[in-house]
Amino acid sequence: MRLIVARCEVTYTGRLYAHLPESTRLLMIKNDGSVLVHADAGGYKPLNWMTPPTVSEDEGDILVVRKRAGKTEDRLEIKLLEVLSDVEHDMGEAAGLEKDGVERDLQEALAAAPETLGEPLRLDRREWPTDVGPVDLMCRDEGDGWVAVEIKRVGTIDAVEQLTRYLDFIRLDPAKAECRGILAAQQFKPQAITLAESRGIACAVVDLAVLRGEREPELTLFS
Amino acid sequence: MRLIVARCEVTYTGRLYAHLPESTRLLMIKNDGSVLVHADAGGYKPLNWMTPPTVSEDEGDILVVRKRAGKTEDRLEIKLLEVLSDVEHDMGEAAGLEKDGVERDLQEALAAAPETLGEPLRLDRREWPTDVGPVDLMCRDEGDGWVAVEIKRVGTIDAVEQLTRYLDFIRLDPAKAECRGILAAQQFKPQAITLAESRGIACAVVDLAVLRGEREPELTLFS
DNA sequence: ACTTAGATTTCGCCG
DNA sequence: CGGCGAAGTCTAAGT
Repeated sequence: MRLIVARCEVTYTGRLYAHLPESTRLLMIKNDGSVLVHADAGGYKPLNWMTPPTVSEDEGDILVVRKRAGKTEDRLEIKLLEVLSDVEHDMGEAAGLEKDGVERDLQEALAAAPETLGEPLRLDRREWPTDVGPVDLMCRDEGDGWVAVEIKRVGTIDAVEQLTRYLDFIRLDPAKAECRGILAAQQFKPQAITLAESRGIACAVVDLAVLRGEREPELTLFS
Repeated sequence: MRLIVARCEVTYTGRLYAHLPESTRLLMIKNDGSVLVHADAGGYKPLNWMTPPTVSEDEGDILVVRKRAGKTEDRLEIKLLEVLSDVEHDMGEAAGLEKDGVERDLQEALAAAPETLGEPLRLDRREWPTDVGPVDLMCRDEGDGWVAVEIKRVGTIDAVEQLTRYLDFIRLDPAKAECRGILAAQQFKPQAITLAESRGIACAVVDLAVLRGEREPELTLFS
């Protein structure tokens, strides 16, 4: 990885046009061809960047990074006015990132313990297919009634709309005309709860630690 | 900005749990409190990060970055196993980024010259409000008929759905029952054109340079 | 290669 | 502060 701290001026042309006036910034040139321009504020996001694959030309006072993007070309032009530092670091092999707690993890945990949704449910199938996409969990309740469960990290209006679309299709089958819907999420937007209730869809707050039995249940169930 | 290159191990707990095994990476600590962990590949996105406001504790071999996130706390823990470099750079004042060519710029240009959509349109209002959101441009055609224009950088199925929702509401008013729809975009997905045609919505390819009279019109208009 | 859906999405605007 | 929509969204997975 090459790290350059320099007073510079940056121009990007491609999907749009963007220009950075003269200022001191960090230029990060990664081994895979990525180029990032960072300021000393504004966290997370680079001011300008180019993702691989790229072709770079270093002409000393101007650094040009180019990339094929369909018929046109993306171009990042960095004019170096004063280089304050320019170092190279060998970082060796990259070690992978492990994540836990994304939507898929929630789905796995709920599939293993659907009863944590607040009633004695049994899992029928994960990713139960409909014409408008797969339902995350299809379950049966105590009376063998069908229950469709949609799982999100954050429960939004969109999630309610999605589950509604699924239910509309599921209920076309007379055997499932009484299918209920549960929206399970770690966090809910107030309006999503309101909309869900108005449609007879239950909202269940889930907690990954509780699901896995690592913590005491403190279940909140709306509607 | 403080730049540390180090063999390190990173753990994030907050909205999810994430762990980075031992490897050499770049730690970027910005003046505004942002902390980013970058590998030498994987462009654009940091492996781990924390956006301001944050509180940092540097205990020499362990760097802990914390952040209030509602009732819980986000925590980034960086265990430094071997520091290869640790430098500080003063970047002074940040100069702002200027962008051109985003959706808003397209809307402005089209509002100034709606006739470039392929027929003699006059602008009635920008951001014309409906119950389901604002229509980008509301225009009148030669015969004073209403024309709703939705503008996107990329014309997708979603954009057609959005304009359809608008039209459904607009046409509830008997005076606008014949309102037409035009989807304007710099680029179209084939399926979006098909769907739009099936709904009697016209698709117009627009070019910012042409709109501004900087280049010759080479208008493509799909039914 | 293209499409779809998730993301610690982030970010900005407006109410 | 919450909701909504755009983003050079990016990214990974499925087809």
